[in-house]
Amino acid sequence: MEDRIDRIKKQLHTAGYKLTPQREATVRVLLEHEEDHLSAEDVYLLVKEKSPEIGLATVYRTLELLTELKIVDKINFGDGVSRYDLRKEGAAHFHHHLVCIECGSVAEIQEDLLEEVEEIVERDWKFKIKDHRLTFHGICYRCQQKHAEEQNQKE
Amino acid sequence: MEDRIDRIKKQLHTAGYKLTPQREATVRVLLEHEEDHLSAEDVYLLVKEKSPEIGLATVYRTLELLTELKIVDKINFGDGVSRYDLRKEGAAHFHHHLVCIECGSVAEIQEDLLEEVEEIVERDWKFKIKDHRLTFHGICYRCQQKHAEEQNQKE
DNA sequence: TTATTATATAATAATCATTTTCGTTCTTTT
DNA sequence: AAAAGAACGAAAATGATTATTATATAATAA
Repeated sequence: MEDRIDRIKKQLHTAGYKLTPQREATVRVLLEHEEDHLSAEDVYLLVKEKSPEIGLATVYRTLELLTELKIVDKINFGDGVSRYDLRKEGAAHFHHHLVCIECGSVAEIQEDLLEEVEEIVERDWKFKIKDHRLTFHGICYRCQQKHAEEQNQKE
Repeated sequence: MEDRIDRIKKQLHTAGYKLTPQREATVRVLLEHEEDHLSAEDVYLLVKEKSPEIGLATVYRTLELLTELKIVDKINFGDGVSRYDLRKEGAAHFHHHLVCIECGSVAEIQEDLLEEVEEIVERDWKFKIKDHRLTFHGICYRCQQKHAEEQNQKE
């Protein structure tokens, strides 16, 4: 945890920014919720628990800064709010998501899986790929199970 | 064009809705701009040219309805506005996009390209895929050429 | 150490896309 | 024709995000 923050501190310094207490508090919240997909408001409320004097605008500014530096990724699942994900260290590319259209759960896929597809796109469309966003919409395992149970009860 | 509208009319009827003049005008605009990625505001302004009495809320309502019926797809490129794409007839899946991070142009890829990836995801994550969103961020051919020219001039 | 400058902040107001409300109109049903 | 329902336009409301402004903090120069 601490060493992770140290490295982020260095990244900020390299880019000419400082790790202020507010920024550190924000990063800590993101680290403690790596599995979740927090909105700016979510982050704000969580940071506020530890540092009540922080302002919402500061959280927005910090998240924007971290996004610029590619420390976090900004995602949009179409529900009207942007969500922020800490990028896995060493990850060159953005990870993928599985969004369940029934329960709304969001799972992550760290594997790349797109190497071949990207080769084809770069070749056939002469497009130099820098990053990607891939989200699958469907039904998660848990919800599939629920359906199976319901079927069994009917029979 | 007309037969396309007829089929959309049928789709609406099947779902218990009517193709009102406002809805038809909106669909026509979408048909006439299939290549573009119009925002609700864009659609509104274009519909207004032909049907000046239409209201913005109606356009929003219509686009939402068409999205529900999977006649159009709602996309979000992260610029703060939702964009609406008429879904290609017979297309089971949402098409992909190439967004140029320099000039902002958006190209479409109709090919699926994800069959294999989806097989892997369904098998390994036990996730039943219903649809997908894939966007590549990078540099389009035109912008790459510009860079090459600049390089040549320096030499 | 003090003065100067730049940077970051909190609080608030402003903005912009989208949604809701509400009174009206147009259809369909009775 | 009356009643009920769907769809509409205009305007108000909402909610996420951004800009403003005055204040504080840190970095640097004197």
